[in-house]
Formats: sequence, C-alpha cells, structure tokens
Amino acid sequence: MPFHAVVDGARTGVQVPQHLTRIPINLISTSSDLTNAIVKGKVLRKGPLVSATLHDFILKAVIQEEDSQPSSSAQINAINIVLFGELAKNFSEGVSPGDVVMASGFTVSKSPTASKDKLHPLHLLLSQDANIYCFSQSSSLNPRSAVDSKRSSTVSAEVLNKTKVPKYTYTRLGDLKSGNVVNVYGVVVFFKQPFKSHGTDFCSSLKITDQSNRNVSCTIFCEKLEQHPKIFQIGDIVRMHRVKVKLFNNAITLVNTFGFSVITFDGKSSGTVEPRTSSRTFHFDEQDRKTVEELQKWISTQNVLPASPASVTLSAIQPKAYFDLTCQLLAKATIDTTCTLLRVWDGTRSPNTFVSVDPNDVEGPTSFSREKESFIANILVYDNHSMFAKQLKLGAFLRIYNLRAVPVSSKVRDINRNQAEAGDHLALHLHGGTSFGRGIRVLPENSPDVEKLKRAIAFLTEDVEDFTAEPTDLELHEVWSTPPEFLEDKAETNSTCSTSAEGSCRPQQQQVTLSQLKQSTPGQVYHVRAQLRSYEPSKLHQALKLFCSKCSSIQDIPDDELLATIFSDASKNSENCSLPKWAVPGRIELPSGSTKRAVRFYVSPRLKEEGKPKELLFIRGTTLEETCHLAQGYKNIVPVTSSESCLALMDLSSPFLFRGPRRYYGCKQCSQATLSELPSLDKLLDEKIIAEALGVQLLKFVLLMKLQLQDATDTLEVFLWKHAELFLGVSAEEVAISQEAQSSVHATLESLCPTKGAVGLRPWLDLSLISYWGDGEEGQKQTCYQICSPPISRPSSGQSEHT
DNA sequence: GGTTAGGATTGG
Repeated sequence: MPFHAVVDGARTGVQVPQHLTRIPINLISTSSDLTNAIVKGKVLRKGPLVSATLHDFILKAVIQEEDSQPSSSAQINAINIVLFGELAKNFSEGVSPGDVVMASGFTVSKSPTASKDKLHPLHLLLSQDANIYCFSQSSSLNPRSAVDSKRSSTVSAEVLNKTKVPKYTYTRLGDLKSGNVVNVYGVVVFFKQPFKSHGTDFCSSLKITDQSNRNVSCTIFCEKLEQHPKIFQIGDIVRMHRVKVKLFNNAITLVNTFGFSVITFDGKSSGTVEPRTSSRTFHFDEQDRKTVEELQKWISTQNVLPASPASVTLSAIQPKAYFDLTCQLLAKATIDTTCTLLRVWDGTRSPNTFVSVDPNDVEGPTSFSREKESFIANILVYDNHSMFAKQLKLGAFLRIYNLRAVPVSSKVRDINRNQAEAGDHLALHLHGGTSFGRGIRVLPENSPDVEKLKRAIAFLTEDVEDFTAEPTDLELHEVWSTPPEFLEDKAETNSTCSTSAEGSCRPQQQQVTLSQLKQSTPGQVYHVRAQLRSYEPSKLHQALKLFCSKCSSIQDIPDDELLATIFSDASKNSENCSLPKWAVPGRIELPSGSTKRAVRFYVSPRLKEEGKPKELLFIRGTTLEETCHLAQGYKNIVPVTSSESCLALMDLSSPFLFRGPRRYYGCKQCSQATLSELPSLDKLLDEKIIAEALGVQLLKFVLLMKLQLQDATDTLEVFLWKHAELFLGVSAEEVAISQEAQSSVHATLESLCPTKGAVGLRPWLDLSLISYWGDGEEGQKQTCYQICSPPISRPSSGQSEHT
C-alpha cells in the first residue's frame, strides 16, 4: 500500500520501515541519494484533487518540517509535494492540514513555483511507487487519543487500507469507559422525539443496546432538528460519532460532543441498507453496511426489544390503551391556545371520535363525504404537541406516539340528538409532555411504513375517475390477447354508506349479484359478494409487469437469460470511447471465476466532493452476474457501454440501475437517455432522482391478473390491476425482489382460491368493482370490470342469500 | 467549547 495511516502503530501494526533514513528538507538536492530517504513534515496546505488525464489524479500540497530550526533564513524547511494517481486520491480523502506525514520513494525536480512561493527550489514527486505515512491528529479514530487530544476533531486520515481497515472505530456498549469520546452503533430500545430543552437546544433522549446486551441511555443536544437522530420506531439502528461517555447516577450515559453526527437505519432488513440523515456528507462504507446487517440479524434472532406500545390501526383501537398511530393528516383545527385537533385516517374504519369544532377554525376541508368521514379519526393534541401540530402540512404522513384512547360516556350527549346516534365514543388524546416518548413525527414519503399506509388508503384517496382516466385497458387486453379496449366514459362516485353492512362499508353503493351487475350500466362502482373461481396467470412472475405512467405501456420483465446476453454483447463492445466531461474514471478488481479482472467505472466528481464518491458508479464491461455482485457492495450501479465512440447507457431492455437486489427499468419509448452528471442534491440518491438525471422515464413495477368471480347467479371476469397491491397486500416492487412477498401473495391467493377442497367452501369476498365501457373488437363497445378494494373474506356459511 | 436532561402517563 502506498498510503498508510499510522494512528497507533502498535495497534494497527503499521510501522514506518526501519531501513529508511530521515533526510531534512533543507538538505534535499538533485544530487541526494533518495533511494532510502524519508522526509517528515506537517501539512501546511492541501490542494484540491485534480483529475489530470484520463486515468489519473494530481494533488499538490505543502509540508513543513516542524522539529528543525532553520539556522538561517536561507535554509528552507517547507517544500511542495506533488502526488499522482491513487496516492493523490487517498491523500485527498485521508489527510487534513495539520496532520504530520512522512514520505518515501519520491523523486525530485525543479519547483516551477519556487520564485513565487519562496519554498524549496525543488519539489517532491510521488507516484505509485512512493509511500505516504500519515500521523493523523484526528480524535475520532481512537478513543484513547480522543480523550487526550486537545484539538477539535477533524475527520481525517482514517484511510489505512481502503478495503480492510474501517475508517472509524466503534466501541461496543459493553466496553464503554467513562471520559472517553467514542463512536458507537446501537439498537434503539427507547426514544423520545427531540423536544425543546430549557437551554438553547433541542434534546433527544434515547436508550440503545447491542450484542453486548448492555442498555445505555443517550442524551443528544443539538440546536437544529435535522441534526437529531431520525428514529421512527423501537428497533431502529443508530450510528453515532463522537459521543462522550459519562457517569450519571452510577450508570453509563452517552452525550454528544463536538463534531457529533448520527445516522439511523431501519432495524428490519429490506434488502438495501439506507441511512437516514440530513447530512450531505457522511461516511458509509461496506463495513458499515455489514455492521448494520449484523445488528438487523441480531435483532431478529434475539428477543431484545421491549414490548412497545404496538403500532395500531384505527379499527383496532382498544379503549384506555396507549398506542402509536401511523396516519395521514387531512385537516386540523385550533381548539384553544393549548389544544389542536388533527383529523387523520389510516385506511381502516375509525371508531367514533366525535369532536365539536367551529368550521371557521378548520384548516383544510371542513367536511368529507359520509363514507369518508367513517374512516376519519379526530385527535386532540395538547401543549407542546399543539405547538408542533400547528406547523404540520396537510397531507403529511405522521406517526403519533403514545396516543391515548379515552372512553367518553354518553352522559354528556347533546339533548337534541337522538340517543342511538350520540352513543359512547372514544376521545383520542395526545397529552402534553414527552413521557413515554409522546410526540409526533413526520415520516418521509419513501419510508416503508408510508408506502404501506399509501396502499391502505389508496381506495379512499383515488376517486373512481382515476381508474377510467388511464388508458390502460388497451394494454390490459393486449397482454391477455383479447380485444384492445379503451376507456371513455367516466364513472361516478355518488355513494352512500350502508351502515347495515358492518365492516364491509366502502365508499360505494349498491350490493348486486354478478348477474345484475352484467345487466347494469357501466360507469359505476358496485359492491358484490362473490367467490374466486380461478385466476391467471398461475405463475406469479408472469403477473409482475413494468408499467410506464407516461405512455401507459405495459411490458414483461425480461428474464435473466435475455439480460445476460445483453450484458455480454455490451461488454464485447470495449472500444475506447470519449467520456462525458464530468466522468472520473477508475478501475475495480473483480473476482471472475478463479482469476481476478479489473473493470472500468466512472464516478461523478460532485459526489466525490460531497464525500460519497462511491454512491453512484457507472460500470462498464461487466457481465450480468458481476453487475449483481457489485450491486451488493455499492449503492447505485448504472451499467454503461460504448455507443458510437461515446460512453452511453445500455439498451433500455436491460435495467438502467441496480440498487442492491432491486433493478430499475426505463421506458424505451419515453426516455431520452443521456449520461449527465447528477444535480447537486441535499437528498439521498434514489431511483427517481437518478432516472430523472439520466433522462430515463422510470417504469413502475405493477401486478396484473385476471380473476374469475362467481356467485349463485353468474360468473364474471375482472381485472386486478390498479388496486392489485391493495388487494394482495404487497407492493409489486417487493414482489420483484422478495421471496417473502411472493409467498405472501401465494398465501393470499391460496386462501381465496384453494387448489384443494370443494369450490363451495371457498370464502365469500366483499368486493368493490368498477365497471366501464371499453372499445372492443372492430370498434365494438364492451364492458370491463376492475377490482377496486381489498378483499374482505367471510366464512362460506351465511351466504344463503346467494345459494 | 457554556446550557439544556438525566424515560417512567391519569390530563384538558
């Protein structure tokens, strides 16, 4: 290795070789024998990393000898050094001004800037044969040095060996020693959302644990909310840098100290490890990913998490219970100076939470349709939470912690109301204070819980018009080799809620038999009770499709055999080609069979500047297998090839992006792909941002099935399409990568339509169907049907009305 | 380079 960080030589085993002889800077001349010479100096200045030629970097720096006292002003003890290639890169990443470095294996030549900068007339040239040893002043590497170090922490020189030695050292919670400043990983077993302290900062209080099974309380003071850990639930994983170990009441606690930073991860494995942070620059490497995955595994195998107030849906609220609620904010109203009303839903039927409010005080819609109202809960939030609630945006996805359901007796009912209507109800309160982690958190749009919530409320938020507005039926029928259809008419959603149909009330109207449905006018939503007679395709992977929301085309997902051919053809095309101006090239060693081989990659200098150069790699010349292998180690991989002597994206028949196990495709028809540099972003890169930057129209994973329903009167073929995710309770994207999601779909279908057993014993389903006019063969009109609700199944008995 | 809090519910 040409670059070494000698932080604690005894510990890391890195030593400056004994055979080298120190040469004072002022004695360096063109006639010096430099074979075994080594110079030592403090880094005075460090220039930027410059991309010089196609495959190279240059970095200039100035070092000054600290321990030599120039006997006369004529003796110069500072010298320019010029580093090339990997060494320049490592120096750029690993060395800060003020660090002491030693250099060997260099050559010298005349310094072109000597007359201007008055430094040494020669400069040192360090290429791949040279060595740099860095004695970092950083406090973050080693807890012991951190305590002694008077210097504020700089993140520097943690690069020792890029692949084997971690940039940061993490202390197990069982090994914490009072007084040390440490970096730690931990699983959250208790937390409070940040709250305003009596001082200048917000305060987060949490308790974490790890494989050493020690629980440690942490207190984080930060002025800005975004600097606080983004904890959504117990079981999340936090990584904290530079926390000080203190003793309080005889117990070890951690408090943030100078240079503190934190990132948070989901405690449940989802295939990819996505750090939650607002920080533009944070270090996250392969080792971090492994650490997080080990903790995720540990959580899943150990019973480490305390029984937390379970996340509960509105329909499952128990009176007197405390619980956490994940929901969407629809409207809010000021009740008084200490209390705000939040109107929310989560897609399940709400208990009666009547709150009287003046419509003039309401922000957002003052009323909803009667059926929508039956899904809405009213929550009163007090004091500190009331203040916070006032700045919440309508439509936001929230998690409300330690919500309480208080039974309210009917004694206080309005005398004018009918007794039955004004019956007992639940009052939902978020009391003041932060005990038991009480608080409200806005969940980001991309969190798995929000994705789940969106699916659950889809049937409430999408009006019937949405179904028919999309010209997708053309595609639906083409996929099934049936006459193409196209929608024109719009259905209406005049609906009333049948209160007699307890639990099955949906925003739609008449319950009809299949026979009646076939004779009724298209353009409406109907409620049916039916059994699932059959479904196709029987093989789930055939139900998974790619959908373009721009041109509404649907296509199959290419199989690996086809993809392998595309990759192999592309890699044959290895001619030299011109690079986009921004691309910084590099090479990665890949194990290929028994031999290693190097493949080319390109990175964006902007991401590099932001401290995450490997966040997005453009890879050239790999096989499909190798690309998948690389995708396990790097967050975002975009395969590229050479096209007409220019670097270009690969054919859009193959995925344009690999993210962990996930593959993303673009629409051939709607994309205008160009290899552009990514815009500067505060947000973490995701498939949407990358697709947009590359001019790719991202294709959505969708599920498309055809079901045959039956009741006593008839059978009916219906599409399961727009609401397939809701119906099957999974996201199509998960089905594409997760065996668990696939099994869940199989289980759902098997429960509705068992392969064995009498047809009559199959469960009866309460379903909402939308019917609409489509264009049939040779311009003929034909009625089509789509499912637009989740299935609510009932035992096969009690269906006598149809049998 | 100083402060805050230091989990623990009954309350509209």
